[in-house]
Amino acid sequence: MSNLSTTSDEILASARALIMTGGYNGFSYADIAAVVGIRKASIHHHFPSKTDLVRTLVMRYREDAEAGIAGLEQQVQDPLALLQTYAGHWAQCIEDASRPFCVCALLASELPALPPEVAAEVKAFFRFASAWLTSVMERGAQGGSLKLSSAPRVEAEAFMASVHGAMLSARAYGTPEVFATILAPTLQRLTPTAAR
Amino acid sequence: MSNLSTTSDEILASARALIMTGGYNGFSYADIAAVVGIRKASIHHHFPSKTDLVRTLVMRYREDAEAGIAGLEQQVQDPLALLQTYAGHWAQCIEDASRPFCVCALLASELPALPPEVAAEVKAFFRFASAWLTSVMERGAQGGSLKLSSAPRVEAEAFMASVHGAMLSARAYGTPEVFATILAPTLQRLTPTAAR
DNA sequence: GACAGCCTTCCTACTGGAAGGTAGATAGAC
DNA sequence: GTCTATCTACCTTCCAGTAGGAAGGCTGTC
Repeated sequence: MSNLSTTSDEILASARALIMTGGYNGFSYADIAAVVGIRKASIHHHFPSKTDLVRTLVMRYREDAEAGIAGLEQQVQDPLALLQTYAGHWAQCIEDASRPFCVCALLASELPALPPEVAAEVKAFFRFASAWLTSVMERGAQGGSLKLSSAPRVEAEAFMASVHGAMLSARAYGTPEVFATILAPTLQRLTPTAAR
Repeated sequence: MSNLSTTSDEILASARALIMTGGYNGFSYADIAAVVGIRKASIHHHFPSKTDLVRTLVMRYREDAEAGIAGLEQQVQDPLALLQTYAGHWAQCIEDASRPFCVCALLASELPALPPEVAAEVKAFFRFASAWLTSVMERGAQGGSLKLSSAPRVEAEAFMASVHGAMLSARAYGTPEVFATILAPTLQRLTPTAAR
């Protein structure tokens, strides 16, 4: 955790990029080797099997998300602002990078075909995201910062589903703006002052 | 369109089932051969390449959807009821079959890694679904059967995104009920008489 | 009615390449 | 001298796709 970019980090980074474009079965060790600039066999030194690689990738992805959200919680207190920042993060990812997609959302669609260890990590990510969003909804409902029309848990799941579905649509249409277009009314609906 | 189940129909059916579990790269001709009970080479007789197979599969999928919706429109007039039936269709699919997922939603997540011909068909499906949902929203807004808080087009996209995201969540959690749980408030929000 | 040709469907057998993974050697760092 | 990271070279398995032929059905024509 000292060096800026160790080889294994580079492997993980390029694997993530490749997964984001084509999913678990959409990339090979040869693809990574070509990007990183080492040989296939060298990747096996860092990650004995493809399952190992993707499992640690998703694990790391979740840990990063947890850390990022913990940091966000310290900067932003207002629940509505938290949701806006969350949506904004994805909107930015989708517009910035060339092939942006939540790794776990993409892997979730392939769940039944994934190695069990990887599938378990993906499920854990969903549980984490859902738990956090639920806590945000609860705080918003209590403090009056959010206007919920259902139970916090249900609102959280619906919000997450909107984000994932909007990602899919942005990819299908090839127009990143559609993500913000879909999320805007979703966020407005949760805003208390806005009249309906 | 006469015989109940020709071999090519069986090939398409098993390919669809396989795609629904693992996506485009998650199945092979050998997998289909094992299910249908013929040899790999015989599949190439019906569909020269994998691209041909999946392209016709998606094309057929869209045609079936178009026909199904045309039939639905004749039975049901009320826009809200149309949306409920649409959501109910997917809820039933998810609870009935073992591995249920909208083929096109799944393929959309792999879009950048798909053969261009297949990608074009998937995009066409999204455009069709979006256009139909938009028309439903427009009719609902005009007739007072739906209460929209945004433009019909935006509501349609948001609705579709919710459906796709809810599918993903149902798969991730392994609990089909979560689909209905997410869709219920979405539909209620569009219902005019229900107070908020 | 019988034979001839053709078309459809499926087969066996194969190809070249890519997949994930292994064995063993080399070179540098501590 | 051992440990780490990388290499070359190789293995096995699987992949999509091809070549060529066998079996059966349909449709002519005599």
